[in-house]
Amino acid sequence: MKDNHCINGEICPVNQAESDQDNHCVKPECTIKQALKMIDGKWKLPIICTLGGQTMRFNELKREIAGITSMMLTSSLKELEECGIVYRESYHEVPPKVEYSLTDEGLSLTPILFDLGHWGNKLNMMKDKVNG
Amino acid sequence: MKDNHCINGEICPVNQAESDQDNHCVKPECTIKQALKMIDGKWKLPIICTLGGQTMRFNELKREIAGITSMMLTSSLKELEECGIVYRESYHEVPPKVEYSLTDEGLSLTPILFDLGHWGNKLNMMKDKVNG
DNA sequence: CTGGATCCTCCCGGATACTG
DNA sequence: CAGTATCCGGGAGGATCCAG
Repeated sequence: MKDNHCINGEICPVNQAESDQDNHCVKPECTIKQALKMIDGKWKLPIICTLGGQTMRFNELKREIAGITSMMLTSSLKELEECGIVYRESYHEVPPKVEYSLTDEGLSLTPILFDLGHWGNKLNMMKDKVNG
Repeated sequence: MKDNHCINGEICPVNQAESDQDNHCVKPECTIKQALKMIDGKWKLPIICTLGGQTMRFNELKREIAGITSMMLTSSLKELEECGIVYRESYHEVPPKVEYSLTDEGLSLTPILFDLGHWGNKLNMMKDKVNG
């Protein structure tokens, strides 16, 4: 057991059985956490859901997502792009035109997220039933 | 369009089409966020994965989960219990004995989380391939 | 053994103003 | 139109000590 670079980017105590060939920890909790980190933050989910299958421009997204600032939209889009969820196409024109869309991998994430939402709803309905 | 109590517990601008019969916002991003909130925080995921199908005592969990403090274990377990993911059985003995396990709903969450982890791994392998 | 109470630190994200 | 730069407050969570 030694401290190692975990797949989720943090230091994680890991033994041989929990490591891959690069000595990265691959414990379920860490791979899941690493996936969750990609959609972490206040605005990633709204961005992903608003984009859906569409292609949208920066200000179009900003209008659709109530309350988001330019700065948060910029940084969130950049992080989503870096991890491969969002595709960014910049047309070098004046005035600037930049289009955003989900990558195939981003699209393949959405059914999993919907499962998660469905699971949460089911759990809540059970709680409501218990509480009357 | 008016501000309403969202299903995820926050105030959310919502129109009629996005509301249920109780005027709760049911936008996908909000139901998903509500589900994610249940497993939010640094320790919920380690707890869920460590528990798995087992029944474990407080200090047993504390030993298994490297780095967690009593306080974080207590509060995380309590939140997981309140939302119906964890079942808590307290035997009124001296010294105290408390056992924790996943509820059926908690167990039904794990395959979804594994899907999420698998999705993240796939995405990372694609990135590695691109970067060489 | 199973927690509770307090204090403290770090960083996410909001507000505002500015730019190619 | 599509961003950047800077400042700042609040809350999550760690450390430490205490309790039934």
